[in-house]
Amino acid sequence: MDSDKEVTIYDLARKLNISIATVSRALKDDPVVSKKTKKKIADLALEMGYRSNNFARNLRTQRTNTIGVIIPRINSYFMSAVIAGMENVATSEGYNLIISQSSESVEKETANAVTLFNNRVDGLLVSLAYDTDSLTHFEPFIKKKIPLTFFDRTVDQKDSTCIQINNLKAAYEATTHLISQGRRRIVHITAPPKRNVYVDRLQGYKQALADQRIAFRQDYVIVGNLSQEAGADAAAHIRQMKPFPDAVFAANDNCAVACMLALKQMGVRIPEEIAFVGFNNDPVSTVVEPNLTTINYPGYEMGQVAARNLIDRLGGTSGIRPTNTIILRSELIIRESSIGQKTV
Amino acid sequence: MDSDKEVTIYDLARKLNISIATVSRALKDDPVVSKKTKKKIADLALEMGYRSNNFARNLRTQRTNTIGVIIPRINSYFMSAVIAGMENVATSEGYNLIISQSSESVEKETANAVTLFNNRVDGLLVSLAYDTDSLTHFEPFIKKKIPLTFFDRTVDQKDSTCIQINNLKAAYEATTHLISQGRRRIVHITAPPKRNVYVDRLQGYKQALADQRIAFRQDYVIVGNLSQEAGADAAAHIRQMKPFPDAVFAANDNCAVACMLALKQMGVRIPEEIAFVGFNNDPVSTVVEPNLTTINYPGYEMGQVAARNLIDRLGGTSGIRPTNTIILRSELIIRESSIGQKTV
DNA sequence: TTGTATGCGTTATCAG
DNA sequence: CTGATAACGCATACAA
Repeated sequence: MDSDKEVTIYDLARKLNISIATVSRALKDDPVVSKKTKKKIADLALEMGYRSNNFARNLRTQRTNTIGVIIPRINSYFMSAVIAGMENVATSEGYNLIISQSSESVEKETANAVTLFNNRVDGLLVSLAYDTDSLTHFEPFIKKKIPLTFFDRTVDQKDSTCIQINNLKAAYEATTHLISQGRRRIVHITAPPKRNVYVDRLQGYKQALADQRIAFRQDYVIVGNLSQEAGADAAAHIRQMKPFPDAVFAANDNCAVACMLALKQMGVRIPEEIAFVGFNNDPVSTVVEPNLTTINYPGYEMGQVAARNLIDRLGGTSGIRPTNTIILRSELIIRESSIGQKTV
Repeated sequence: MDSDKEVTIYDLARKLNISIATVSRALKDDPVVSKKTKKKIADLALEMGYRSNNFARNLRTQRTNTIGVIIPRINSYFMSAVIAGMENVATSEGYNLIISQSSESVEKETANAVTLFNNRVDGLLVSLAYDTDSLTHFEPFIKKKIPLTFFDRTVDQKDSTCIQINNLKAAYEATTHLISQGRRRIVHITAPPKRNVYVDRLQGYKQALADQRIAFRQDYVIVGNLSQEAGADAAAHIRQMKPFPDAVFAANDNCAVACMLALKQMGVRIPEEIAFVGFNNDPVSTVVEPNLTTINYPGYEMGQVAARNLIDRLGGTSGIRPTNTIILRSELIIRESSIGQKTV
């Protein structure tokens, strides 16, 4: 017996003396086929080790059951949680995920888009690269009505859904919290305001200041790439500022932690001299001392919601109109890094 | 102009009054086609926005240019680095990755294997779930000669490659380092010895003790699931041990850090009273105070090597015989958590 | 409820 | 160097 040969519906049909059409329908659980023949076919399929050929089916149906994902980079705690969430629902719905990294470069993002387009993904989930400003590389998808969903780093775009948190509100809460602790000279560490997440956080920061009648100062905004190095650089910069700031609100935990460590190194006491709030609730926030106050950012859930929404749109089941935005809940988690009045 | 219709080789052929065979060959850059016609075809393809149909090609060639990946979970720093490395080489070689998580369960691992098998992946990259002991779910791949590569959590298996580090040596170095700092009562926190990584680390730990004529004590081996909770539990346990241990070698940084934090909470001084060495060089190891001595574990590189090796085998280019094992370099990184003699 | 026939877009085998 | 043609395995319109 040649177990190396794939068994096809032809084999099943021949063996049962029926047509391949019936076999095909039975395998799809088409209600038009009688229960009896269905059972016969299912049994034989199992026995002969039949597995359906996705290419043939895809070629026929023009669908792939595959979802493309483009993200800046996968190796951050947040992103890997997002991917885990997507994988979770995609797998359970019979979809596969093809994941590609833009490495924060528009060029790579464009190349990835082309690849995924050529792979005929049924839908696309995107978190934009840092400096992407044109969206022309997604136009082929839009033209072909391939559903496109942005998550986290989103952009307003007709015909596409956005999954995100309310960054403005989160930043507003973070800043207001610092003010409530008596802090007035609050520095904001962030990335250049090219992406919604940074624009909105800056906006929330500004609004909180304004609502408490604290003047916004442009020199209190430290712009970098939010890396650990950027955090250390920010620390060096902060050290020289006069008067010395009494709080920092960073747009990302990693950067906040690096900044904290560098300042501690210089002998600055946290939170006594300067309080800290980060963003993301990364695991490091509970390891650094003092533990970092931060915004809890539901990565896993965001991945699940993004995948679920896209799949619903693919099935045409979605009640949500394509152009909508889904806002996930986020919350301020207060830890020691920001508690208590200034003591210096 | 109906831009919604896909353009096929038929369209190109008709327009140029040549056969689809020639078009197909030209597109594949077959040397048998003349340079001139090749150029003509390439130009027209570009102009008409032709893109090749992978299903049709796959159906014909019985290949998918897709690699399946099964991992315990994606959302750890190490694993996401591995995936990033794989994505890097896979994309650059024209392969796609389908990633699935076993969530440390054999059942899900089996289900994932079935799915990937049905998706006709060209090859499979696997890091085994925690309690997998039978490999029957991979037999369909082996039977069909679909290359199978294990990485990190590997298993000896005829016809499949393993990519890993020398866990025994790394653990030996870690333990020897602790001993060189004057530590004698060294606790080892690990997972049940079902997977090579834990077996080998335990072995290295034992061997280092033996070589320094320190008696191995079974009650110094704390077994758990290496989670943060397990780390805290271990701390509670350690606290009660008499005499109090003077060092901990944990099989994973996350767990080590949680244990350190819990002990510090109890007022135990590190490294004065008890020294720590972890495993993985996770980012938290440079955030915890004191910074954690650890084994640098090349995740990104491991992903690259695994993908490269698999792709080479797919192309039949590999000089490496299928049954071989590739050992990546790892190294002990000494930080403050393990330096200095005991002072209590 | 079942069967027949066709096409999905390629690649590969021949024959020129 | 090029062309005609036959698969690849499945889904479906149409017929029975």
